[in-house]
Amino acid sequence: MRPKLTLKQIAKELDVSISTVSKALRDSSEIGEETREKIKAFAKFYNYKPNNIALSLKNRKTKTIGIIIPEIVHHFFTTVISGVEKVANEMGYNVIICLSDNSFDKEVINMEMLANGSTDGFIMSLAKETMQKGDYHHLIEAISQGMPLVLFDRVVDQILCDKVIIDDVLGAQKAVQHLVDIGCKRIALISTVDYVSVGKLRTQGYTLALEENDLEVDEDLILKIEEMEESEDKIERFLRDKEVDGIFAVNEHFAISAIKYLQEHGKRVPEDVSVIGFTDGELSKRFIPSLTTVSQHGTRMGEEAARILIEKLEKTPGEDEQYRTVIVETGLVKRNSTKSLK
Amino acid sequence: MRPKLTLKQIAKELDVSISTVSKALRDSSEIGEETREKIKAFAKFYNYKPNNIALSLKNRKTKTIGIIIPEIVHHFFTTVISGVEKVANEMGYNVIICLSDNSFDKEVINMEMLANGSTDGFIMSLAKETMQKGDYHHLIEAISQGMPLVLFDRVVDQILCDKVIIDDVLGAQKAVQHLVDIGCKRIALISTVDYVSVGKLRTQGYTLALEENDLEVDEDLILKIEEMEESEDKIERFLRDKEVDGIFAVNEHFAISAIKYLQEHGKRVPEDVSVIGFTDGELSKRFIPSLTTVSQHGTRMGEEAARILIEKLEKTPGEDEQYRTVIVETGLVKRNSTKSLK
DNA sequence: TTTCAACACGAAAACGATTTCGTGCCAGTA
DNA sequence: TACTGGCACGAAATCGTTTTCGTGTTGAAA
Repeated sequence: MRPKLTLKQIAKELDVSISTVSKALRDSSEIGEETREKIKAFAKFYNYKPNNIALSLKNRKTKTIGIIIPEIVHHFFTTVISGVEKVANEMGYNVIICLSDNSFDKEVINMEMLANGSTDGFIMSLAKETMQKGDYHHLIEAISQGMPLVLFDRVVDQILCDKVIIDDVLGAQKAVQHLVDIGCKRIALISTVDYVSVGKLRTQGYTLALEENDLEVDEDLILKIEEMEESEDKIERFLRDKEVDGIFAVNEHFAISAIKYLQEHGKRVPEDVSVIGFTDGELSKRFIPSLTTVSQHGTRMGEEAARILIEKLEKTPGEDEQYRTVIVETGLVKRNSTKSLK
Repeated sequence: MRPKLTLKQIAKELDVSISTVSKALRDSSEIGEETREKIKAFAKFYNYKPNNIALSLKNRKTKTIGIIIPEIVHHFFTTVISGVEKVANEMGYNVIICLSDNSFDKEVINMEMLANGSTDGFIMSLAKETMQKGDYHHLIEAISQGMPLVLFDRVVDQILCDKVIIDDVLGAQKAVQHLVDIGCKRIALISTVDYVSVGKLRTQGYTLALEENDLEVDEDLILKIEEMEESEDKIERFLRDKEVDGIFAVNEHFAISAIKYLQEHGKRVPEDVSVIGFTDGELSKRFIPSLTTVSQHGTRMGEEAARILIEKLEKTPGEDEQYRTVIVETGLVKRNSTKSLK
């Protein structure tokens, strides 16, 4: 086992001082050409690379950014991560990922861990539990310590920081409008509970679209689901006695559960009922019928978030504390779970 | 903006030396009770937390482990990550993730970055390009520097290190055996090219199962796919003029493409053709018909890999250089894409 | 011959923590 | 009185860098 080479060892080996080695490697004109070349040749030969930890300590920056997300086994989040990774890498940053598991405590612990010098800034999407509690002291703490924070997707108004979101209201509205356009009259909504911001906003979009088309908003046609696990049951019970010709669901899973139930009970999709989901994942693409969805462009969100964060990190601090909220446009990907426009 | 508290500041504030503060916070008996309590109270009040970077430098360990995987937008890898995360967190480790994008160069760069002090060890699955080139100098380099390495899934015999794999041969064999058991006679294989180890091994399993049942191995019934993008085309062309009653595919996507083609051409699954995939993802579960698959237990692989790595990290180095290869059992999850046993 | 700049390099501080080794003081003992 | 031994604390080294500020040598100008 050959341990890593350090400046000190090079210095001893070549019988010069540590400072000389450091300067030579950084091409300082202070060092004579001969010595400089000798040192550089030696370092190259033995593949010297400066120790990141020492550099981080010295420079007080780690060149790594921390991502904290509720879960990773979720297509949307992985696309965001790959977006972040991409621009982070291009800019010479590393990415360190922590999962909150949708637990408030884990989110706090992870954040405190990373805040103690491990990262220069954060990109986060909040845990469900955090939003429910409304306790954001850890975010405030980090910001007040001068760590830039970019929230995405699951954001919260009370926190002043940069944000990358999609226009959930508009996305939902466009989806429901499309259902109206293809002739649906009784459109159901399958959403999550309101304290998850996206649930609330997408519900707003749904309502808005109906109102704009002078359709009545019937509370009976709205289902709010709390736990992923109970979703299939709830959706079955919900659809059992309803006559609907359109369904807007706030994610792929709800949409597919609905389709399954419908098909098992003699309804055809899209002939009898048109269904639209939210978030464009593998499932939507390959399900039969393939799903019409609102696409969230996770990769773009990740790229955007990383760009904003790094920009903040590289700017001299103090000046111009402006926070931006970037809205990434949603698209409606039309596939086979909706009738085509007449 | 209030910058982070350091030992030095506490020392100045309380008019004691830095060493005293450090010792007091670590409950050293060297420090008088009164002083100790005073310091601890102060630190607690201002929420002092030691700087990770400084600790890393001092202790020469970072308490973080690096994961390098080919891609993250892939259900199997995310389950592995969440497994690693879980046990890493329990043991007080952080996880830093890098993506190689299946590129050899990116893999090398990422690895060198992380090896310069950022992590204590690696958990990796090799990039396709790396396996193709057969160039593993970066792995050897890391190992020779004393960084433990655990390979999983896409591993390679030439490298001496711990490994976590599934028994691809057996998994495939069991799958094909099941097809035989339910009465299939002409079983096709849709696989990836051989230099990806899993492609080769699963092909072996396929062959083995056929031979054991005295069925002929017909090269005409074997398709090897190089690029994900061309898979649908290739599968369609492959199936066009074939009479098969069973298909074993080495991943979900190939399986589903096959089913799609069959259904569009008047065959029923599973009545006319039974299909089995490999890797149990969201898609398999929710596709209609839901897919019978060989489940890889990614979470368990991640947990296992993390456990092995951390064990290595916490053992005093030098002694007992034994490398293990853990084989995680596969399971056959029977769903609706295969006929049931008579 | 003296003086001074330029050159080439080294010493030391700093980043934030831990730890070893002193050291000053006081009480107790011979 | 002189010595010993705790006690409570501080100084300094250390981890691996970078960077500021010397400092000794040389050659040229005065």
